[in-house]
Amino acid sequence: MAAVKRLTQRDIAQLAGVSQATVSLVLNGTPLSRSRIPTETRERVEKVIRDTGYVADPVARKMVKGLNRILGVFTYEPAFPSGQADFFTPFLFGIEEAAQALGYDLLLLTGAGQQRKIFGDNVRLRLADGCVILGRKFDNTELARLVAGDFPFVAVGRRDDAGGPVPYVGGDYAPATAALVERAKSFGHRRIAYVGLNEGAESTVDRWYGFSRSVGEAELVTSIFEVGRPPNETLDILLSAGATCVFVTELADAIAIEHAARTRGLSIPDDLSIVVLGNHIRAEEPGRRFTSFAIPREAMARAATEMLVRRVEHDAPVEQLLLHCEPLEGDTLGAPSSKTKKTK
Amino acid sequence: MAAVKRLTQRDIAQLAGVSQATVSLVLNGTPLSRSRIPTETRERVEKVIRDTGYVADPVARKMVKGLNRILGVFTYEPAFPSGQADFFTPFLFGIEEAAQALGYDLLLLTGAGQQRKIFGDNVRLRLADGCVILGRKFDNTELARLVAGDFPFVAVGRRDDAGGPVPYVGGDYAPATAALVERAKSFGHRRIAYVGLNEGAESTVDRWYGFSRSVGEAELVTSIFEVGRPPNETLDILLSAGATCVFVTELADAIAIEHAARTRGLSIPDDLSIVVLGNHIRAEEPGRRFTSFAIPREAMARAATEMLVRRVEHDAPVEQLLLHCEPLEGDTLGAPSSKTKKTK
DNA sequence: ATTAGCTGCTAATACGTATCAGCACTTCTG
DNA sequence: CAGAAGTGCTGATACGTATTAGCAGCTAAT
Repeated sequence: MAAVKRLTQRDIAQLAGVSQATVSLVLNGTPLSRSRIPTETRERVEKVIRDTGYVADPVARKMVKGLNRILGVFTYEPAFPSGQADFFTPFLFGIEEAAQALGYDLLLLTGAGQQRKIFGDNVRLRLADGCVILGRKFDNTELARLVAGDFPFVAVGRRDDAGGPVPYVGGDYAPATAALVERAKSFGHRRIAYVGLNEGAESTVDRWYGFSRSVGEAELVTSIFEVGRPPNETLDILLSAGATCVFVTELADAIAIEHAARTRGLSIPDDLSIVVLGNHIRAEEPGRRFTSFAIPREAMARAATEMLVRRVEHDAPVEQLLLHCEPLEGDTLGAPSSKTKKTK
Repeated sequence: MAAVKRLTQRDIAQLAGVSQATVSLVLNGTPLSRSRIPTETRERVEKVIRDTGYVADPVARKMVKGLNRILGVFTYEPAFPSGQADFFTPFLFGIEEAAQALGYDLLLLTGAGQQRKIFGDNVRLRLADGCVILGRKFDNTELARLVAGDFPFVAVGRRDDAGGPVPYVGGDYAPATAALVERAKSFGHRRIAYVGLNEGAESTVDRWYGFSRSVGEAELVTSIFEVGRPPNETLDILLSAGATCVFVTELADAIAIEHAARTRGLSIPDDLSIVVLGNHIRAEEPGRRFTSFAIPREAMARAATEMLVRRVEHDAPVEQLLLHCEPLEGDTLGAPSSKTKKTK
């Protein structure tokens, strides 16, 4: 019951009749120094180790070696609590998979509840050799400090403006959005609308950039740069602008608009096409599958983890990587009906 | 770019014109020793700390204090890889929640792929202050070593036979099963069958124990102590034994049996009631909601985490806790039809 | 005027490991 | 037979922190 005093190398040394240094050399000497320990001695030490079940204390080890084969996973927002957990799990899956493959363990530092700071009082983050940062809301001050500091990290999701280049793996939303616009145009849409923010997080800006880049000025009939507006109101604006297709950044808005439209007897996509910019986790809703693009969350997380390990192990230079987002067919984008056309 | 030599207490001390010891005392002195540092000095040191963003190295800290406010989570089976991840996530949610509330971080040690040993070569587990063990397949040798050792741990799920009492939090399956049996009897069932293992894991034994305890000998018409047998075969046995109600341990078996029965034109629960022993994660299958009992996975995980912290912080004695499993109504248990009764 | 007690600090040490310099001894070389 | 080279090992030290013992200098009490 009473703590049985943990076994140390000194104990092993005593039992084997050698010095602590010898034990350490047996355990992890360089080929060079290893050659200077005769087989007999080595086997004697190894036997004692086997018999006692000794394992080196990773803490002491880390202290002297500096590395621990542990990666931190930092999230500002609560990662797990079951409510909206599904946002993080695909990322965690990916990180875990890559970490396992590379022989690393994971230290979870999730800000469940109390907004947590990386540079807080009790930051145990540094136990890890480096860390992956997840989350939508980034504290730019902290990011800048990380960039300036020597602690290896990689962000999942593109980040700018941190007083230096931020290593990241993100989704390539701009071309993915542009591709959807092209697809809408090829269906014959000439009156297109946008609902969503056009500034703020990088991912948001990218969507708007990809959109505005490929939509001709004449084709953009209206933009609503906000989210969460009452759907009926939004719909009124869209219809009075004569839009035949609307691009929406938030799934929730898309669902609301679709619902409002259906209530008015409009048919999707005949009377109005809806495109969502990015597949959202709970997209497996009943019935309707929105046309969108896939965000390769697991692949992003894997790539970020591998990048982090490169930085940890080889002090690799900052990399910035955007992964391709595959279009998702869905059933909310189609040709505008001639009726709608005439209505205009 | 070149590693900017991590900040240490010595650096802080130098900048503030005091000794390293003073810095340490400012950071975490006892009220006693704190009272001996004048406010002026303390503020000077604190200012330097704030300006530099210094944080104490948790590794060195752990080395001297022995505690780290980190809990390990060990799983034998792969925890994350998305395939069957859903088994572990509720547990992880619960552990994470409790750990956060108690001010602990989580070190994930998941055996993805290579069957991992707790006592391997590279055991980073000891970095944690204690650990929660998850997983169905336990290595009893290792469990015994854990019990014998001084490393605090708590198992999720009841465990026996480890050369000593194993601290655990499990589900109280026996009475939950018994309650379902009583319920079946109150519906009028007098010819009951059992499909599933009756030995092996503790959780399995508990189910069988709860079942056999409350089913009268005359009422148990047949038992099939195996899983995965062809459903038609199973159904033949059940029907020829005249069973009106069958208790199944594996959801997969229940689904298969239900499907086979429906194919033959039998109605569930009129012609045959099916009770599953424990809600399985993916139970939200289309259509059919099986009568069963709820396994409070998150609560189990929370309780296990809290128990672990008690052991870590106060060296609390071994506790063994079984949590109540609420019955789940479902729609596969009902009164046996008179037709079925007559048929016999 | 001595001592006892307080205040403000610091030196020294321990924690468990990795690693390097080097000691004592043997064997080989010229 | 002196020196070089090799062998088998150990002592000392560093890593960054917490903590204890204790040193000056000062004040208050006897």
